[in-house]
Amino acid sequence: MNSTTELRESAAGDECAVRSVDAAKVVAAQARSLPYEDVERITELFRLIGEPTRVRLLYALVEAGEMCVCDLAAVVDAPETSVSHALRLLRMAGIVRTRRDGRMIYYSLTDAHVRLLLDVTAEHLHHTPTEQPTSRSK
Amino acid sequence: MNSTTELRESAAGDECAVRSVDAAKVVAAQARSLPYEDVERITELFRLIGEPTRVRLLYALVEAGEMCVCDLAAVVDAPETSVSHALRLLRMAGIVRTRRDGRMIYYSLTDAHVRLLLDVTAEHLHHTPTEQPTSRSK
DNA sequence: TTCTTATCTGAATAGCTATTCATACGTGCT
DNA sequence: AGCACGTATGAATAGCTATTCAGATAAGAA
Repeated sequence: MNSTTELRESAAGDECAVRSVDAAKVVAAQARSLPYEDVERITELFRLIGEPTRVRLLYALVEAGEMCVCDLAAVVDAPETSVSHALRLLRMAGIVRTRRDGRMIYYSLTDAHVRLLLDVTAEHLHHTPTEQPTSRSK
Repeated sequence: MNSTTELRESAAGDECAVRSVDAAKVVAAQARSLPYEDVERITELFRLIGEPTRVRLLYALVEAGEMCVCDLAAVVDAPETSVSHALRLLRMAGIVRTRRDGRMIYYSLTDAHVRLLLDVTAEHLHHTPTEQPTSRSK
């Protein structure tokens, strides 16, 4: 067996035989990797939550339950237009839902998962080392 | 009590007395709202996960454990430079950590929280209605 | 109907970010 | 030492996105 090349070739006859160090692991990970559609939806969800105004809005809904746009704007201290735009994105993703009552539209969380996500994250924050510099950097 | 205005004024002497419909709820939500720093960190975490390449990388690490950059690049099918950049962001946020072994640098998840986040999300995906159009739109 | 309120929508813009290319770094081999 | 390899880094660019403004829509009140 020739030294280097041996280690750097895919074991199985997969997609395009990319160079790899631990071929078995690569193949295994590829096999278990998420379908394109799932990656899209997961990414979308996290991307949507990953913005200050929207995080605040979601927290407000978690804490106080259903609220109308103007009250939400007051809570997060942002212009109502911005809040409306933000809520629209959350609504289109199915994260929040709306209920009309006269002139007002009340927003609330669609299910408990977002709350759970935020709770897990809060937990995560309490023991995170944050920033592990490269071996190289001083 | 004069009808409209009565309902639209803040009850307590809070920050800047913004107009509100349900003043009590607004005040309560404001009181329980997250400190600026927490909002920043939560936002950052979700924002970092909310990108396709990084989602794939994290899933690969969840599934196959520790891997070097070139193998990760093979798994997610992206140029190594892109992967390196992506991993740097994740590392700086404390989401992944590195271990050097010779010329290679092995990446792994820092703790189990990310895995939990992804699991909760996967659960969420399986019963999401997605898209609730405005009452107005057809 | 007209006015006002609550919210939405679309377009424009400024700021951010993922990607790429070129290059530098650090390690092992010879 | 010199070279090759794995990875990191910085700069430049193209694409995306949050925010703002101006206007539209929907509902109640007069």
